[in-house]
Amino acid sequence: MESGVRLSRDFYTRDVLDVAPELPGKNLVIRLDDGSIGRFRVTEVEAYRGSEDQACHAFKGRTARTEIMFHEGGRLYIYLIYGMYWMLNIVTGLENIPQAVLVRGVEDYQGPGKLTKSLGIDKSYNGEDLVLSERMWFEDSGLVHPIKNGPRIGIDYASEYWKTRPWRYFLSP
DNA sequence: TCAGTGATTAGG
DNA sequence: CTAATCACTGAG
Repeated sequence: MESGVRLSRDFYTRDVLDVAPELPGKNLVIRLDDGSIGRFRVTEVEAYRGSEDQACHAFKGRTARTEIMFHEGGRLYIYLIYGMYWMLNIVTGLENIPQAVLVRGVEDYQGPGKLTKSLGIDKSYNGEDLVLSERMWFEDSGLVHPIKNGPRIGIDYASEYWKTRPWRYFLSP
């Protein structure tokens, strides 16, 4: 896969609803265990928006786990779910406004738990700065990809309103 | 359909 | 300290 231009701070510090729809089609770039650089086209993401969004972890306030979401955009938020799967999230927005984008799939690895397991992404990436990191970042491929959107997955605990926000964005097949 | 698996969190 | 919860996955 061809390389592109690394996304800068300005890309991430916008509102999550502006950032998330632009992520499908961008490349996730990561230094793999064998030292090689892997490039994977992002295929599916979800937006989690601030302290009002019942489905957002920061809904319950600032805790040790959600602290990074309150940071300025461009960092990674990594957490373990069901004791087995690391979830890869990109913090967006301005400082003190907790937002993040869950990366649910990249080309070749569909599913938020499967992609982190396949690429070796774990807790050590929590807080990683995507603007400065030498082992992981995102880049603009220069290509334009049509996307579609729909409701988020796995948030049955939220009210009907928040459950139905169409904040999942994916490449149009 | 349903169990696995352990960090995180609120509550006593 | 305890116990409930969980932005998931794969086996049956």
